[in-house]
Amino acid sequence: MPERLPLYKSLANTLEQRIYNGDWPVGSVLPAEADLCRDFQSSRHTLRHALQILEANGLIYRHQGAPTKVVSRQRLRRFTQSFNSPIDILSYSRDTYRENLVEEYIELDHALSQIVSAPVGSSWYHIGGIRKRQKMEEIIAWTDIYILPQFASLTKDPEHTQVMVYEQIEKKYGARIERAEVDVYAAAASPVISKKLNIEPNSSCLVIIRRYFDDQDKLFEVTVTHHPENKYKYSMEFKASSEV
Amino acid sequence: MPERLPLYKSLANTLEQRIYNGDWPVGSVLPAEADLCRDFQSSRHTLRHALQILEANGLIYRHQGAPTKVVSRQRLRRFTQSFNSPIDILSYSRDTYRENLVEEYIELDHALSQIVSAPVGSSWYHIGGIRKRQKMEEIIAWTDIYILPQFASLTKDPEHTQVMVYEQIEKKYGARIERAEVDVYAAAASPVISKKLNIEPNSSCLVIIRRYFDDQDKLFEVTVTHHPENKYKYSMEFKASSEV
DNA sequence: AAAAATAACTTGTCCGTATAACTAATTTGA
DNA sequence: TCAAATTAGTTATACGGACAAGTTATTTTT
Repeated sequence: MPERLPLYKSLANTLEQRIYNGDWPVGSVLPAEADLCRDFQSSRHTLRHALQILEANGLIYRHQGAPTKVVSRQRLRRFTQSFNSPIDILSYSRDTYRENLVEEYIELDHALSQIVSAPVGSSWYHIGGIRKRQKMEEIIAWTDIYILPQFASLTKDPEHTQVMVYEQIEKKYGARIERAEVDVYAAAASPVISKKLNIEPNSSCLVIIRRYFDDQDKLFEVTVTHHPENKYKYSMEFKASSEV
Repeated sequence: MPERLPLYKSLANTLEQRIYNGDWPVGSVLPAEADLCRDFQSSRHTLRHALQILEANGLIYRHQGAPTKVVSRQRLRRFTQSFNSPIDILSYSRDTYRENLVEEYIELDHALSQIVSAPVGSSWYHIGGIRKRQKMEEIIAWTDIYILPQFASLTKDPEHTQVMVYEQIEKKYGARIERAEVDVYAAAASPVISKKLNIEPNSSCLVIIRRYFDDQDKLFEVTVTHHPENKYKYSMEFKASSEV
């Protein structure tokens, strides 16, 4: 197919190529839009459409009043993974549920402080429980949830175990998750964990730690899950992001 | 600050609100641009700028010739993780290097077929080796790399072990990674693996499988890494993506 | 010499118009 | 009745102009 390219795309390609060639090195500025229009015999409108594409691809930086700067020689290929909600970060299927076994106020000792990533001695409300597959007795994980003490009351909600804790905090207290950290590693099951998961001591576990931060970047929930080997697999998919 | 909003942004907000209110339910189509221009007393140009924002936020779908469809009632809060290259997906620090110990043509048996996610009997070139931290003798991982047989020659390149395999394939053969799958799970070290990693048999391993697909969605490289426990932690950070 | 005001320049917003390209429904023809 | 051609409707592309708003260099003032 011939497939004639629209002028604005053609312009964008040309500009990208010339930036790549070094006609306008990184750090320098592009000619004014008026000049480019003259050079390329296009309307300002069309040219700006092309510039918008370059900007979206991270090649240039535009700011009202100042000349357009070249900030990158080539388009970065970004691999992105998107989730609509943090539940997908752990991607439990919906047919699982949680069963609380422990609820207590605690102060972090040294070991827990490392895991939770909060100061030794700070106060948290701890919920411990197992996650099972619906209708089966198969244990998928032991879960430790640490939340700020002021959120402790949400465990009184009868539907509490059906819904992810972060969702309840969002709904009841309005704390929005702005950022999340996820650590994944393998570890041998401690005696305590192996008993709870009903597995051999020292057998392998997949440990996943999630830390949730609000819009003030304040840590307000940490969950630690221990998965017995072969019971759980953490899968992700990444795509090279499409151009604009 | 008063901060008068530009008309196109104001329009975008209004349209978003009305979609949220259900004035135009999901699945229905928006009035034609000409009609909206009349209703909102704006130029077509400005209106289209607003529609472009809605489209970028995933609220509407636009296609030449057809009316604009409403595809979502509200802007999704997306949690995104971005990488500039697949190397970051595994986030090895740059001070590590690979040491090849095995190179061979193989045909997948049943077990490998499951791992590689390719048909039993299909031909691959297998590179096995260990990854160490530079200057130290600490073993970080055992790596099995499976590539299509036609890429086998790249191991002859002297710099081969310094550069990630996918980069070499990209450079020499032009196959671009368009998509990647990542599986993470814990498993006990098999006798073979434990010997290679110099660890106790049946101790815990973090297993990470990466599958790379090109733009025709054809699988062309699979890497399987076994990390001894406590030697490696897979960390990620997710942010609620900012609006456009 | 330093600060303030001005001017020149650049990008952002907004309007108008015209034509092309595409879609979907309608009409026409076999 | 079905398929092809036509037509109406819609979005995409592209031109033009005008003014606003922000930045930067220059000039003026103190």
